[in-house]
Amino acid sequence: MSIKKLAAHLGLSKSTVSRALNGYTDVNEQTREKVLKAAQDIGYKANPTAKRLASGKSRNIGIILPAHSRMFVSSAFSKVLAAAAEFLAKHDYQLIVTTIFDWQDEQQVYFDFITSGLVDGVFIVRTRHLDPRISMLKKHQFPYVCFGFDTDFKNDCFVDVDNAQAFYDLTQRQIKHGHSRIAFLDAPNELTVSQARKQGYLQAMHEAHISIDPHWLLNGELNEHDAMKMTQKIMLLIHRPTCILCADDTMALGAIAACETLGYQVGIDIAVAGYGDYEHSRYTNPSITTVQYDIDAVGEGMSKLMLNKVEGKQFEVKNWHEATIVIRQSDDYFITNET
Amino acid sequence: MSIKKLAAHLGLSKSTVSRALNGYTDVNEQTREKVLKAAQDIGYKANPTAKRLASGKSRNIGIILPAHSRMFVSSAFSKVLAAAAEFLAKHDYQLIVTTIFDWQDEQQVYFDFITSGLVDGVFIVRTRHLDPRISMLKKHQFPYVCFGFDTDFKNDCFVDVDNAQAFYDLTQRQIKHGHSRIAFLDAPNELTVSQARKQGYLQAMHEAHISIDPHWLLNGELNEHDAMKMTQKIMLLIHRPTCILCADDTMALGAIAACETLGYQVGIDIAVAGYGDYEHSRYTNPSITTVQYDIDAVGEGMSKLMLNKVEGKQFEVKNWHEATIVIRQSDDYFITNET
DNA sequence: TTGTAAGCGTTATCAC
DNA sequence: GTGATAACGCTTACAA
Repeated sequence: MSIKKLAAHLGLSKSTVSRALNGYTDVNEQTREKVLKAAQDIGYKANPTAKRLASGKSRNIGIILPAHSRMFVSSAFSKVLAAAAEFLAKHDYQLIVTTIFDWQDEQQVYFDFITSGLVDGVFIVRTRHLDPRISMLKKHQFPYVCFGFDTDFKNDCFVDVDNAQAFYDLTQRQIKHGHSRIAFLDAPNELTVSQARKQGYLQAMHEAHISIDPHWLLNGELNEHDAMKMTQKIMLLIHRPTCILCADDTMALGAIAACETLGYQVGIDIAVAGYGDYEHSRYTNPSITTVQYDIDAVGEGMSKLMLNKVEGKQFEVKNWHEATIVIRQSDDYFITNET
Repeated sequence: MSIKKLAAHLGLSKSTVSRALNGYTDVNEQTREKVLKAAQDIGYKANPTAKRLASGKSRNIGIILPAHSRMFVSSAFSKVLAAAAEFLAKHDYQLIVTTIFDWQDEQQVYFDFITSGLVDGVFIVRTRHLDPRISMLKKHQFPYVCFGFDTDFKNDCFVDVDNAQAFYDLTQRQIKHGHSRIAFLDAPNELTVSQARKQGYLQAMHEAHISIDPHWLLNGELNEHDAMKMTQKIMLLIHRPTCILCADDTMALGAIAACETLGYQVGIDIAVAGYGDYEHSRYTNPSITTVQYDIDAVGEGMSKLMLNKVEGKQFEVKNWHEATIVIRQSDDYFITNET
């Protein structure tokens, strides 16, 4: 009864009040001022649910995170999300995070989400090759923006870090420092980032004419535990690596722990590097050589693309963000050894 | 037009269809089955926005997280949240996470949130003493549940870990191992958890008749950087501590890094302990002695209390959760030294 | 057991 | 410029 009450209070009709409040031009300026003032005084606030039902717009952007994956807790990713949310907030949009569990059907959850009217668009993370979520979104013509490129993407729907380049650089760095037995603990194969990272690694190895022992190329979840298991495996090989590249810094932490358990001194007996420049990486012992990128720019980019879609804005956005290596102690020895 | 369409399709009225769909008893079972089947076939899905407007209920529970604090990324806390969300999901409620930024007015953001109709209740975290958010929630009689106790709380509105006990135990442990110069890096004073933790620490010290150097009691944000700064400060004192207790494991990580930078060997020259059993704590070198609690139980407890409030459920919930010490290497020496 | 009709608080399309 | 009035898609008395 709220706008009605306000209208009654002012001796105006609901429609006039609505128009005044929503900045339409066909309203007498004095009327508008009166309405605005009264709304202020009376503490009137439009009911978003009603607005949503009437207008079909929610001014919410959603994201669905797997509750039990580390995505929900990865500090780097949370920062991306915070940056995205901040940009949205400045344009009077809200980011809504919701969760999905292992026991739920992904397609169903996404479908329910986009048909709920709760959000005007969704962010997709952990992009997979030929991602079924994206097929569905496309089919229903629902606005989406991905963090993570796939081969058939247009520039208006994704931002990504140049993972291939990052791991090309990282691998090349290790090769330069004398390594040839370089292992790579990659993320799950289904993720597009995994493909990109592996490709960068392979290319650098190939260009240096170093053959790769397939035992050194493993996939696992982005967490310490999986990395530990994988590291134990490869470090017990007779022909074991002298360097381990990890798909992110949590894996690096696990790899380092595994190496130390086995009696290796990381940074001296073996080099380890990660990706993402997670918060812990500069504080651990040894601190972790990693790859960083402009987190805020990525987050903002996602939101800009989203607003381009849902509001017809024309923000320019950079799809690809370069990554740069941050040198720390976990592969320190090989630097010092150099010259 | 959807329920209308479905009704027309079935030759029934909207109300009957609605009742059938929503499990009311005054519906012929055969009719209900027909409706359910038709809904399935036709792919009918009720529009949540319309439902919300009509019923005044959203089946959403909200939480507002400070986007730039570590709360958003603390792995332990995210797990609590995931557990809470999972329990809610099983009762057909959704958890909605949204963000607040430094430049926003907290009262306003909370007010907008609870009056938006988006959520039926809110979770409050980082509870502060005499928290203004809670005053407002109370005033508007909006359902809330806190993670973190304050002195005037009733049992129906909070769950908490027994922080006082945890830090009493932790401090006592260090005293038993011969420490008397025990520093405590606490979280910001305004948080109720900080008070509780400090109280436990003080009590243990007091009971052991150990006087406390006020320089050893510092407050800072729950992150590595603040902890590092504080640690540097206290370790440069002439009368410096032999043990540092930290309000959480990120602080412990920072404290350890600072000690090592200053040339101390953590676990041998100095003991460090944290709180929360964060993911990294078992993988760092040295691994971190910490305090753990039943994360899932806490999360579930929050959701149970919430459903008691918004749905009139009668779940029994345990308000206080005990914490237990997890012994690792960061204060290892003093254990071995014992017997 | 089912149908009718009045909301829920807005926006939007008309006339005026 | 302003005001009726009909949507939006559903719930819920109340009547039948």
